[in-house]
Amino acid sequence: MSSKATIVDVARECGLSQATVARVLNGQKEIQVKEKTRKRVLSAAKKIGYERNALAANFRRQKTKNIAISIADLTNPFFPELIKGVQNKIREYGYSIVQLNNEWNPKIEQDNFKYIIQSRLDGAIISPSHPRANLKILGQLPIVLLTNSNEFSGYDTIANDSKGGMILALERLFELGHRNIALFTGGSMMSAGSSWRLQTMKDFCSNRNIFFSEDLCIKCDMSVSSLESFSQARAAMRKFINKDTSATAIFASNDILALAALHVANEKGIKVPDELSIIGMDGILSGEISYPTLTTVEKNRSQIGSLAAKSLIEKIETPLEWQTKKIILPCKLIERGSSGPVRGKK
Amino acid sequence: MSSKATIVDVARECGLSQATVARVLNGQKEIQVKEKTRKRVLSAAKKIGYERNALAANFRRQKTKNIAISIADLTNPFFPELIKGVQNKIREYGYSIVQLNNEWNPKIEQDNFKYIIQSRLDGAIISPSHPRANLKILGQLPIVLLTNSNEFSGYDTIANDSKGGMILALERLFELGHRNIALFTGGSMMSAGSSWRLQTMKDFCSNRNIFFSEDLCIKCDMSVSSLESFSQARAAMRKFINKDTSATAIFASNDILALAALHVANEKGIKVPDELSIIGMDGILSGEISYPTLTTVEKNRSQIGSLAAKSLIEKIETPLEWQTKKIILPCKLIERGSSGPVRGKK
DNA sequence: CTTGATTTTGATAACGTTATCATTTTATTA
DNA sequence: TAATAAAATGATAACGTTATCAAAATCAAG
Repeated sequence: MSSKATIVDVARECGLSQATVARVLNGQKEIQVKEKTRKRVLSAAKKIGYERNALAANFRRQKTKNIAISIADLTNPFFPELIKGVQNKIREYGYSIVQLNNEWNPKIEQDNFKYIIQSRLDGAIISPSHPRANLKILGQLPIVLLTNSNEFSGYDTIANDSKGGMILALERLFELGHRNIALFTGGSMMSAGSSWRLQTMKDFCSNRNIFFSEDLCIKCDMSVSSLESFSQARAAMRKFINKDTSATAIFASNDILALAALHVANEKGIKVPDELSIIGMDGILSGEISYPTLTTVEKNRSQIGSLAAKSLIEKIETPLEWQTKKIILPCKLIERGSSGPVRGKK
Repeated sequence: MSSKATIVDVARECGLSQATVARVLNGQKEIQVKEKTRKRVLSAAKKIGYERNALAANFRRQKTKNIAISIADLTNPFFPELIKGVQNKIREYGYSIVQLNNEWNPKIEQDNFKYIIQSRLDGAIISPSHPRANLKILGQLPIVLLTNSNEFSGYDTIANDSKGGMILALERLFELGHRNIALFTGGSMMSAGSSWRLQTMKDFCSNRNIFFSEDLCIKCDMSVSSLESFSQARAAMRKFINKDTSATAIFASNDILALAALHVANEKGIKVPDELSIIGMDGILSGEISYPTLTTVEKNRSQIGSLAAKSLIEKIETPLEWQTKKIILPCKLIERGSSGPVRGKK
């Protein structure tokens, strides 16, 4: 059984002390050891098939070189790319990822936090399942939060500037001549979510002196599953279309909603973008391959991941300074096929 | 610093031996300990804020209760759901997931395998990056492979019955009256991939006495990125449409290709499904929210994940029997808006 | 070649848990 | 109540590495 050879066996094999062997096999690069002995050790190790026992090393050092990523739901298209960003960054530093999902369940989330502590992971990147997620069990562990909620003062956070992104979209629609813009939003569990959007909309319209009323606000229940959201959103959109004919554009607070709107428009024979412009938010793949393709406000994903990873590793490896860092990344408007200048309605 | 209290501290606090404390705090349920002492230990532990040091326990046992999931690319929509399936299953058994991506790079994959061994993970679920992936470094480690390639004899494997699924789609198209069916496929790195599909197509058509020629075969380069594939696929589809007008249906070997076909059809004003039926394969979200919605052969994801997890944990916990298990799950045809009976062409 | 500085190697004690065996306490039976 | 069995607890040695300090070997300079 090759994987049972230890450092002691290697030492015996090459007639050097266990300490020297350790220096060669697991020590940092800077450590001093003669080239000749290094070779002796290496060949002995190879001969008896030594594989480092990271379990023992981790235990001794009380470090794991593992970090946790705690998220709600891996099937949310936001996260895989984010994780990829994290992964690419931390590989450079020799860390690995332990992936924890909580299915939006705060109980599971707490269990996961407990697991992080007990496993002595070196740090964590956490997307809180809700704005009041209880982080105190994590104690002094280096963490970076993926949120722009201001509930988490005292923690490092990093997130997209959703509000700024929304304004980008609205400004562009205004520029294209739209004066009746509907807001399509869902009352998510982050109930704060829809309210700031409504407020942003109101502010925008009053600043530009254009009309807005709650009648131009399409609301629908948001579910945890994208698919259910989509179907709820279509129902809401159908209802809206039947009632209102003044809107020439719709800003949707995420791409699923926008695609639902697009779907219904196609269904009803409403030409997009000639009769109706639609802008979504997120930048999911489905929006790139819909017909027409979806104009959207793209949120950062892999960049957020790599920034979070970088921040976290800095915190882990230089725990000196205790400056809380709040990063907000700008969103980017990606103009594709679903938006255009105002034209006549049918 | 609460997380530094050890079992010895708890023992001192409650005046019991370290062994007894260990039995209460980390021992299996079946172990005998009086209710009164259990309470003494528990309250002492709580009082001084003991948190189990899993690092030490793992080291002592040479078990981690962690399993690896090695995949190529997390952003491939196939994997998140699969991982979710794994996760839900292993949570029951108290295991966690270490997530390893290799970006289709065999070198990184090998590094990941080495990491698995050195970290003494208890097992691994592996989606090989290519049909000749080198697994020998993993030695006797319990593993389950996500593939139906027959290159891996001697290993447990689990995968979808892609061929059976393809036949399901073709049969349905035949039933709907289609007699000119095109095959849309991509020459992926698994170069075996497209050839069995072509063969299956030929066999099917000759069995039913319907026409098929290589002209009815749309090929395009497949990239690792879904988006690039999509754009390549559209180009191929446009070329095909301009040349061939006989096909009344297209079977695409994945949903991205199918959606590209759908996109081009929309673009050219070809009515789907009235003038052209399209069936894809995979069951990705984009297909559920496209217009029209995409008929597809759905591959199992979360079920594969949970089956793989179950298999693996059985192997880990009862290493007695050495029966290689090969599981092939049937695919399911999901009929949505992009397929229908043959009608006249424009 | 001697001395002192510097580099390289060696001996050994942790790290905190679990596992093994020994011992004590409690329960059971005659 | 004594004798025995069973249950509960205690003492202690691992596990394989890293870290610390001590010893030896090598080098530099006079």
